[in-house]
Amino acid sequence: MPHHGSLNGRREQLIRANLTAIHQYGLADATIARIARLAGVSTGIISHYFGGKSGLMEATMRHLLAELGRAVTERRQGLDADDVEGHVDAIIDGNFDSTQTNRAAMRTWLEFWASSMHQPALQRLQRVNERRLYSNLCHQFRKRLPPTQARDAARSVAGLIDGLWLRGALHPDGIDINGCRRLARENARFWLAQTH
Amino acid sequence: MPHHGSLNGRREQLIRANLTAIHQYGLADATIARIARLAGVSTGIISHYFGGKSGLMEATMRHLLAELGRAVTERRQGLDADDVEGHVDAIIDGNFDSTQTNRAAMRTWLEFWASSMHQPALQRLQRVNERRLYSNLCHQFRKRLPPTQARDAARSVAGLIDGLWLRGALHPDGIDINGCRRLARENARFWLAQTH
DNA sequence: GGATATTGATTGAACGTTCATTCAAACACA
DNA sequence: TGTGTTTGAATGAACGTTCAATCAATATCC
Repeated sequence: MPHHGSLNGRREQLIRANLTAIHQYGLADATIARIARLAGVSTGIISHYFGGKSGLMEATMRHLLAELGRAVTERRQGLDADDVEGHVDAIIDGNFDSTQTNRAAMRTWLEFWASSMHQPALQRLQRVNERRLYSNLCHQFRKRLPPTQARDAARSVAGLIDGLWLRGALHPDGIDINGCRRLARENARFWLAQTH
Repeated sequence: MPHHGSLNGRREQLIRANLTAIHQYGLADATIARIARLAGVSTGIISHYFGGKSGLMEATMRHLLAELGRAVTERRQGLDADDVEGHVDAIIDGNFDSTQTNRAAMRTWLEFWASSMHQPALQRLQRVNERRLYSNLCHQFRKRLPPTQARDAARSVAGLIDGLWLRGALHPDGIDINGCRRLARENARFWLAQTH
């Protein structure tokens, strides 16, 4: 039974402060001193709740991943199993959900991608996400296309989602969410219109 | 070694050592000491030639950009001005040139993208690159499509190039260069087949 | 029910490490 | 000898972690 700050409350507060710190200073300059100051607590508390800075980083990535999963799942609920266009659109829209396209989240994703190339813990998480997007799409396309084309379609739409997202993240004026969604949807429609 | 550390030779040697260091250790752990050791020189030499670590980083990004520009330009030489498919394919192929798809370059690009969000010098360089890819493509598509569709086509193909590249960079087994090129080309063909 | 013990959250200064930079000295060549 | 190159130890700043001390909220006991 926690006393004042409930355990999950503190953890979420620190994760949010971490996202803000990465957004404001970049991962390299997101020191625990700055993160703690943004959360209005002292430095020691981070090690207390996450066992160290890297624990907080992993928890932050898990947090973003969970929000992405939720954003997609919510949009797919209630859709008919035959409604391939509906499911594909839901997957596309979920990937451009506001939880994934705000500046702090985009900046953090970019930093985590780079870090994941040498941090096994982050690499595993990133890989789960990459495969989930691909196989979700592939599963839908297979309902309408032969396996080879379905694979190509899934690779293409997944790549387009990530690429449009990336270019939006790097663009100084920010990301054009509706434009991205429209182009990704158009690409999916192209593949689904293929006759086999 | 004697004087024969020609100024440009030394600089290129240090840039190459920097790429290797970022590949092996990641940007955060690519310290001056490690870079210098990989180049077989002492730490002070980096400040002597680049004025500091950030100077070396900027020079390294310029180096990658120059190689990308060369890879595209070479492939476009000798093509007819009417050959839209040829130019688009050259742009696509150049972006997946071996200078851009080796592990060290991919890792370094990722790190630089993340860093560029808070380093004005890197941000300018990154932006030049982003716009160049887009406007090169747009210029070609305009020869065949009305302006609105040409813009969409360019955004789509540019996004697909970057997205496929990104997913390849993050994939543990490495990037499938020919697969990426094929999918990007297919997407370009789709847009060019549109009737207006 | 009031006093006391227990628990777990929280603090922040101290510690040891690591890093980029600097610069006087050494060096190589013309 | 003079000039530009190279060295590497010294410097000081900054970082993450640790931990004894403090505090607030419950639990236990008489």
